[in-house]
Amino acid sequence: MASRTIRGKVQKTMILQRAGELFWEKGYTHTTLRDIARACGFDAANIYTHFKNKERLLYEVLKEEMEQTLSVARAADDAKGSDPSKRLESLVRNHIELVVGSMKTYRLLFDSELRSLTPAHRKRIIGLRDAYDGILRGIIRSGIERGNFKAMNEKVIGNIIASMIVRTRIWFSSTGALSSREIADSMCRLVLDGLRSKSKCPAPPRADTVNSS
Amino acid sequence: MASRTIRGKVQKTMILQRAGELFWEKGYTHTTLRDIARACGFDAANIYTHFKNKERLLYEVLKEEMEQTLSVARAADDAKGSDPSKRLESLVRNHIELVVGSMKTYRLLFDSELRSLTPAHRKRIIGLRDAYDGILRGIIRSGIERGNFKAMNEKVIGNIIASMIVRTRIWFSSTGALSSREIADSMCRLVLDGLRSKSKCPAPPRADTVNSS
Amino acid sequence: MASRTIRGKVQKTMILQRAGELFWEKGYTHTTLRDIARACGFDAANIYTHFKNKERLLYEVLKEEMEQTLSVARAADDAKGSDPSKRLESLVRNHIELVVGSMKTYRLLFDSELRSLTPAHRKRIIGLRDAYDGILRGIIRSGIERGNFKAMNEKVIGNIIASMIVRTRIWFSSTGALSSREIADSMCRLVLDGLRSKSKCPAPPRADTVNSS
Amino acid sequence: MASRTIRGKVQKTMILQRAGELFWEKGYTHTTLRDIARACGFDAANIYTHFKNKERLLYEVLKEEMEQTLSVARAADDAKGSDPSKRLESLVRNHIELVVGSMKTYRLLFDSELRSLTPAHRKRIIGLRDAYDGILRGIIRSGIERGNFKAMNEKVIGNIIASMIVRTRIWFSSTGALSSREIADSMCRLVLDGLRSKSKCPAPPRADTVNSS
DNA sequence: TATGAATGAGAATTCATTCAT
DNA sequence: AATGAATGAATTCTCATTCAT
Repeated sequence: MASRTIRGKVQKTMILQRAGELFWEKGYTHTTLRDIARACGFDAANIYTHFKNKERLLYEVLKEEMEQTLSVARAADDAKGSDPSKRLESLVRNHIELVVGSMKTYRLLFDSELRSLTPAHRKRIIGLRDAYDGILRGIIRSGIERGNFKAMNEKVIGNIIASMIVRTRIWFSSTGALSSREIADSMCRLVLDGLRSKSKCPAPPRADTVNSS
Repeated sequence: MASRTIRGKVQKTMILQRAGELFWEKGYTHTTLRDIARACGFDAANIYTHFKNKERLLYEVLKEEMEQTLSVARAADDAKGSDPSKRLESLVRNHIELVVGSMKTYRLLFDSELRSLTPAHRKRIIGLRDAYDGILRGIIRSGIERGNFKAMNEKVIGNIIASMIVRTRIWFSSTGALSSREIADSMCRLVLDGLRSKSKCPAPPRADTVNSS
Repeated sequence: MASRTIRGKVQKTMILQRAGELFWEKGYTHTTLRDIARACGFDAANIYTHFKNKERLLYEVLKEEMEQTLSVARAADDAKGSDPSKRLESLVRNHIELVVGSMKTYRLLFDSELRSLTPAHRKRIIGLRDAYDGILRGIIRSGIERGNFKAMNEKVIGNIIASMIVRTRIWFSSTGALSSREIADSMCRLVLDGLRSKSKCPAPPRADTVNSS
Repeated sequence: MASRTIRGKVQKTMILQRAGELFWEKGYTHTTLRDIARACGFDAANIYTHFKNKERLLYEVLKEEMEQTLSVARAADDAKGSDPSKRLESLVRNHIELVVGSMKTYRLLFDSELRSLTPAHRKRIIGLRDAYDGILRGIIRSGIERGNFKAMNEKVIGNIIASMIVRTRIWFSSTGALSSREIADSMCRLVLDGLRSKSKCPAPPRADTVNSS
């Protein structure tokens, strides 16, 4: 677990990286420590020099993922004063880029393997997710308060938006020729137009009855 | 595999039902045949009287799920002549109801375990999903053609909408007090307003430039 | 086990026959009761109406086989007064015919599955084999005593001859175009010439030294 | 599969040896991996460190057996110029020695378990057997061509001789007091006298003493 | 008599993990 | 630090056999 030498740290990083790739590709359970070791070019037992066990690898992979996500969400949010629409768009674009930009995968590791973590680790990962959700909801709330967005339950809207983004992993590659930019464009248009308050959109004199069902 | 007696059919149904519940709850891989058998009150070996193997259980669970989904999507679509907005709303509401109405779970079985199927079975399940996608895209296209919806890539929009819906499973229970109706309301509002074409929404004289990037 | 009705006896015979075929083809262990039942067109459990268990099937198959073998050996031997060479030839021909004439197989059921029998059954089967061996050895001994055959260990010779015959099952079909008659011809020629005493064969003036080693 | 250390190689050899013994004794199917592991003094799972699966063990056992057999057959055949009778006798003696000299068993592993191999492995083993058959047939043919042996179908004769030899495993131990030498003596006498052409055997007026053993 | 359902006893195999070198 | 060997627990699946209808 030490990895005090330079070489040790390099090893540790490599293991984590390869483990991450394999987890996303094949799923946590279907990835064996031998798979990871083989991808690194050494013996499975060697992993235990750097990590206590397999679960720890999952934890670190998810933590890294969530921290990056949180980080780009914060960056989007940090232009505090600015227009909530701009902040929301920025968050969506950043997050989409993270999700489909670098990683090529078709697994929702987070959704499916959260339960494979120890309670303590799960709690910490959920804490990071909650922080992300908090930011997203904060932006929405702020948009509502300022009259930019319609009055809606910000938790629900936040979850819906997050779902759109993260699940891009599942269908992205299959769509083929699209760039992450194009997807983000569509998503932003849909979300921002969908959220925009009527007052900002003088719009139809006659109330639309679409939502009544 | 036989299950020709009444009792046999009851058993088969029970196994499938319990297997489904467990797969959605714990995931396919983490559910053992013993788990399923225990939930049914008999020995694991007995499952093989009714099903060839574990994969077959997954296949039947997913097939049932997809067929139901496809069925409600078709029902929504069948009011052919009617307003695309209405059809889309109907599809979203039906599907949401299916996803969170009866089932309480926190797994995206489809997303994560499609690869556990045999190629032949996977193909058939994907065929059902494609049929669903076709319906959804058809509605969107039709809305665009009629000028109700903005011109957007219908595949991307379709995937985004499907993501919103199916991933409700992940966050629904955690949100607690909300009804499936309330979620569907929010989702429909977001989507329909997001898709509505400007021409139909006389709207702001000054175009907002938020979406142009 | 009763099978008192006509239909019952027909069933029993059919099971035994099919079991025999499958045992010879696939081996005892690799043949399941379901295989046998399927070949008969009914349910596996039904076999227990006629036979106590699987081992009993093997026993009856081997008994039938050995009794037939013993029977043709006895027939060959019964021309008591006649020339030992003739009797031996007759035994070889009869046995070969039994082995490759009717049955098409490539297993030595006897050799490989004797141990799957209960001790009591094994003892009885071995008893039949011993009776066969006794006949074969008796013929050889008689030939030696009469000066027709060279003086050799009749047990060893008997085993060698039996091996030639029974193992024909293994290679017969692979040789293709040969008839059982042709094989029996070759075998008889080899054996009878090989056993014939020199005194009966005026033969070479100079002793061959081939056998000295 | 690795077995790169000295200890590993020792283990691998031990497993193969014990597996071979058990297969010959109890048959492949009736030998469990636990049996083998117990005979080696460790856990069944450990066998997988050295061998991919059970079938691989069978393959290696049969390969070793066939290679040894082929090797002694070649040795016998290599005295190319020499008398076919001498070569044949040498082959029989060498092979018998291999079959009953070292190994004490009562199974015809080859005959009964060839089908348990994968197609690829079966092919390779059969290739070795064919090579053996080729040598044996070559000797016979050569004897026929030189006029030493009667004109007979060399394939049939080859199969008959091989059957005599390999099936010695079945009855050898039961005969008790005989040595492998004595068995080989009898077999050679039978075969060589049986094959010898009449023209070459004008036959001795004085009894040859060659046959006395 | 027939047979679907049930079961218990394995069997092969996988895998995370530990140990000794 | 590295790694081959070892292990124990678990898992899917098979099969002879029994039971209830």
